[in-house]
Amino acid sequence: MAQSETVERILDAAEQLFAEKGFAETSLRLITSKAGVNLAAVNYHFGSKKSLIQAVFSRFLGPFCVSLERELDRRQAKPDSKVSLEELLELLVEQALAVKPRSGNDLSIFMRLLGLAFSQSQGHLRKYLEEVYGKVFRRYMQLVHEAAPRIPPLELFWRVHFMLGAAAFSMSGIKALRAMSETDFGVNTSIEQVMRLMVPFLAAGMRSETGLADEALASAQLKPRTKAPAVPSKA
Amino acid sequence: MAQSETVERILDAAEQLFAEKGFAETSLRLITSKAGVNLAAVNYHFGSKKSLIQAVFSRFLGPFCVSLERELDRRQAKPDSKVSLEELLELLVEQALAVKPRSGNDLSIFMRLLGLAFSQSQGHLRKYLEEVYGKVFRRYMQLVHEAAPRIPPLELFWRVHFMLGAAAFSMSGIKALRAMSETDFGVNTSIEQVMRLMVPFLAAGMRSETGLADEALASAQLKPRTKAPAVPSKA
DNA sequence: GGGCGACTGAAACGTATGTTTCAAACAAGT
DNA sequence: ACTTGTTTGAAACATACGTTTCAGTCGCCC
Repeated sequence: MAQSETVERILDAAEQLFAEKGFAETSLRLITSKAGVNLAAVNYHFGSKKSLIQAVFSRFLGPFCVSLERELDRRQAKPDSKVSLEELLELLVEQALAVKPRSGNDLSIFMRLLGLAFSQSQGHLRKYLEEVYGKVFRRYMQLVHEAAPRIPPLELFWRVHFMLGAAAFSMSGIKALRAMSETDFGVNTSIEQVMRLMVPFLAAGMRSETGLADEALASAQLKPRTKAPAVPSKA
Repeated sequence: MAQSETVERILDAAEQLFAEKGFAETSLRLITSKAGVNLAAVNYHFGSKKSLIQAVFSRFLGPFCVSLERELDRRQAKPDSKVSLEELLELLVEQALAVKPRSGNDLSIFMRLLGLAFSQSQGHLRKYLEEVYGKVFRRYMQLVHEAAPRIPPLELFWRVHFMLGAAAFSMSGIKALRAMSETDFGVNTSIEQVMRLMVPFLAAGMRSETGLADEALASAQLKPRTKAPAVPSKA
């Protein structure tokens, strides 16, 4: 077996096109012609377009989560060493920047795809991501909680998503935004500069005083997960 | 002439479905069947799907910008009265909440559509919004600049988009997020509560110390707009 | 009440999409 | 060299979409 270079070429093309145009707006024919492979190859290797989409995500989210988890381990190894908020944010940025050594894919593709995962309907994708990567996310949230113990957990939950939103959105429209900043200011901002701009902004937001007046909400605590996983391993 | 209630019903259905599923994923047949009108009515009244999309945006962005501008006028009327950052943010929230008295459309639809406008490719929409509402946006940016004069304009530009991103993204996935927060914390957060949570977060981010080390970027100033508008009024 | 313009209904059209089919090409094992 | 299993190529298929067409209907004005 050729270990099929075709698979990689499809993934490369799909990743780039999805990030550029979204899922529904990217046809298999466009992908395969960009990849220089036959149309049928997608359904042969992946089974369906949905599976292709999931495969695209797995390819970069897998390594990302693995190395993120390793770094979290490393930082938690030394006992009673608190991790600061800035560290946690920088960690994300570093890992995102680190995963990337593949052809022509800068950080923006990474974030853009993440944003699409939430903003396009694609119910199957959200389920898939939750199943596979939900655990790491919850662990990260726990660390954020320890780094900012004064913030009620529920507010923290939303703030993390504000962060995610700022990042995903900015990277989503990064092309248009960079063009705007170019015509309005005459200078070009690199993607990594944008990321660095984001860190103090987000860190300050995370540290801000609570906006929760409602006592019931402010005191809500994270419930232990008792429910079975959404897709039980069919024993 | 019947002043066609059909138009309103199409707009209502389209608005809701677009917000729910995105533009490409929402077919005219779905819209017309939900609206209880004939398929052909869309092309009859709007000309095309693209025009429908723009009409949906105009219907709520128009009033929103008008009342926003009026409020800006009011606050600038008193001479040398600085407007604070929090005021500017609250202003947006208030206006967004105020525009809404129409059937069944809560704030989330408003923000979700805004987010989609940036994150879905739809080049025509971005152009349209820039042409029609770019002026208000620039004016608002100017006020933000005056409210936070210590932040370099370029950084301000990006921070405003971080804000927009946080807002659009959170409202984008608000349904899924509220469900998550419900299962994780056992309490439900209303959309307006989420908005209120956002204000201190964003205000703190806006005020944070600059992350710009690069002197060239830090000193970049807003260039006067000399270019003709993208679509000249064909006199 | 007849004529006219605005609007609707049902059907068709052309095109693009995801998927399937099947024969041909290829690689490797014996 | 022949066979076997894997991968590709070109074409077809079924479906869904946006759009167009056109006959029909409704309401209004002279």
